[in-house]
Amino acid sequence: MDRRQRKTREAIFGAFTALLAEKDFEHITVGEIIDRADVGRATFYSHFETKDFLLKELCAELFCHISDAVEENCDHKHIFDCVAPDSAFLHLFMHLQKNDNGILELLSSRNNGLFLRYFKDNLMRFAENQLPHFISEKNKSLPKSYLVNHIASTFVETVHWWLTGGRKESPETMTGYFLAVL
Amino acid sequence: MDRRQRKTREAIFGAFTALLAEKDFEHITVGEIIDRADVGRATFYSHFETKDFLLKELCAELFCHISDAVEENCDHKHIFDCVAPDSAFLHLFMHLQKNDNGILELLSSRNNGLFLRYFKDNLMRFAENQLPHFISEKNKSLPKSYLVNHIASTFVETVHWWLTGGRKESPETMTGYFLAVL
DNA sequence: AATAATACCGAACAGTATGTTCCGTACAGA
DNA sequence: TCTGTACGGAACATACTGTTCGGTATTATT
Repeated sequence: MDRRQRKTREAIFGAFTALLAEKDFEHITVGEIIDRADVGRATFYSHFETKDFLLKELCAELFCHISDAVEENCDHKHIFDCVAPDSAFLHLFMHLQKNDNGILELLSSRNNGLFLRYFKDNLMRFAENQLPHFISEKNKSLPKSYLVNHIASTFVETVHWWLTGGRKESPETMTGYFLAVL
Repeated sequence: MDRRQRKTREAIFGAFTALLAEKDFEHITVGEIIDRADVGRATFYSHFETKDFLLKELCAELFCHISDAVEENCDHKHIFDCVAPDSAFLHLFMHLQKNDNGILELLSSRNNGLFLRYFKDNLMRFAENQLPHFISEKNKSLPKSYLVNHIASTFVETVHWWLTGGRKESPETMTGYFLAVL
């Protein structure tokens, strides 16, 4: 990729991220983004079709980065395929704790609805692989898709509660909470 | 309240509701609303400060209406204060099933993110009253606010799953699912 | 080093949405 | 009947979007 392209792309992502920490996504204008990124208007639109696509790509990068990092921590195993749930989700919490890329600012900002939604979408396939670990006598007759949805959304809601509460608990504690209610 | 005010208010709500069933909230313009409601532009803005406030007031009316109806069904008892959880949540599902005010169209449209959020906010205080019914050996040491949040969001996610799946299950079945995972 | 390709800027552009203001009309409640 | 006020219609300034253009600087290619 052309170095110029990479630079402007990063400048736009940076400006956009900073703005997201300040105000609602809906109230951010392209004008503000290009001002802060110091980039021409036409340049912006040559990179991103609309503001929504910019958000989508940002989310994709962030969550993709999380997945990669979690898998690395786990000796290149496909963590969500084979590892026990406490370990898998603990690593997710730990990576969030590290707060790379300022992902926590985004998840806890006023825009958290948007991000948590993307977060959940990305978690669904993980939850699917984790499903066998959560089957019990009580829920084994329930539809699989309902259980998968429940696992993913419970994790997202747990993260959300953690963030809005100021992230006082350790990743270990949060993993404990999460597993206790499932 | 002046009959004229009431009429235009209802006309706007009606037009807005119909539009919400067709497209995203963000892509609905004030122009479209007042066209369909057959109302002057200035009139709209004398009723609602912005489009966001219109949404807020619509949600408030709908959820207020649900709460009232559920309480009536229950012989004017404060259902969420005193009734067993299966009964309380069953009544909620049944009222949703009846689909008054087209609330289901709103909850299942592309706008569901917004509405489910309001829905959850309204459920939080109910979940608080229901909390004692959900305390178990396993979760009794967890923070109360975490459990309340978990109950409310699990219910919302259950409704969401129900809606996106086409509402094929009966309210009794859904209540069963909901209680099984808690 | 010379060349071709292309990413960029900046400015301008039409199109559309917002929220406000005005005055004349029609309806409500007393 | 009378007074207040909600309404309609239209115009308005302002702001944001997404596109277009010609000129410049940087990149990759040879």
